[in-house]
Amino acid sequence: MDQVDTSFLQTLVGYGARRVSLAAIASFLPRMAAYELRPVEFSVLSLIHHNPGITSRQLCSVLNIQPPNLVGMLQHYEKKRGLIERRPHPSDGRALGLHLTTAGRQLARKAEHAASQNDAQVTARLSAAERRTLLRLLEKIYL
Amino acid sequence: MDQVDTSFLQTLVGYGARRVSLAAIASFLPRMAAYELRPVEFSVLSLIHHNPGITSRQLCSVLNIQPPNLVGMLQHYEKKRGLIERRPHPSDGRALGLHLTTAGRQLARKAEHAASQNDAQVTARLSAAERRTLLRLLEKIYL
DNA sequence: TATTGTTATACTCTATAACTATA
DNA sequence: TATAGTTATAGAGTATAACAATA
Repeated sequence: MDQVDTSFLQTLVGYGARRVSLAAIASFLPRMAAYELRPVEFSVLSLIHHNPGITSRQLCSVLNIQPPNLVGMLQHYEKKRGLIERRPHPSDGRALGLHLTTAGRQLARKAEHAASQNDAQVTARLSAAERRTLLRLLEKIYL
Repeated sequence: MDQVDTSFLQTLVGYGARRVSLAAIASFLPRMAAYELRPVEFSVLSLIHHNPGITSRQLCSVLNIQPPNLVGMLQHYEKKRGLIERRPHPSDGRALGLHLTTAGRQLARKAEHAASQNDAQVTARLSAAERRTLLRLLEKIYL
């Protein structure tokens, strides 16, 4: 037994998506270490970047994460790294609107560029047309 | 702010693959709870099913998991659930060949059927041709 | 000297329960 | 009463270091 038969698992989209996700994360981690951003942290920063004033509840809803797991991250970004500001929400006194500072915007831009480069590297075996098709088919499932 | 702009993240295959993977796992868990199999456990059982005599080292290599994380799982399958047997490896005295028992084979067959049904449900919005294309493009990345 | 399987352990990620302030 | 944000905590899941037996 030297060759392993994985043909059944290969018939499952869930298996393929998981393998690709793990491969993407494996190359994402060292590349984004320079920005001290892990996958979920990057997603949060990018969403605040493109949605100034977004609330933590909205972030949780969009990214399917639990509110308690966001608290420490946001506090760290605000107090230790000076990347975000939390301002009172204009219409809801309970909520806080999230905004990037100038430093946060600069980091978000660089990090998004690096993330795009990483994704291009992960999908290097695909043609441009194949990559577009893959993005579209994945969205059709999760969106 | 009621609509959240996720257009940047949607340009990343890594993001899409992660979202699809999480969606697949979310429906996998309750469905496979009847068989007491979580995703990695199912992959291990299915690989032993289709590769009788496979070693734990090979499983780790194929599934990208660490040996220590397999030990408890295999012991549980052997001693508590009677799903697998470990026999001396024919040519390597250090290794053990993994085999399914009759009960293990029956469970593997049922679990694989359920996993296929789950995957069909997760990809229900895709046509048969789209699903084949998606499987092929994912393999092109991770294989 | 390298590898298989194992033990013990630590770290990361994610989930649940309960609280406060406001709606 | 319901929701936003928070705290404390528990549980998965995964990773590292070191060991005995065999190659």
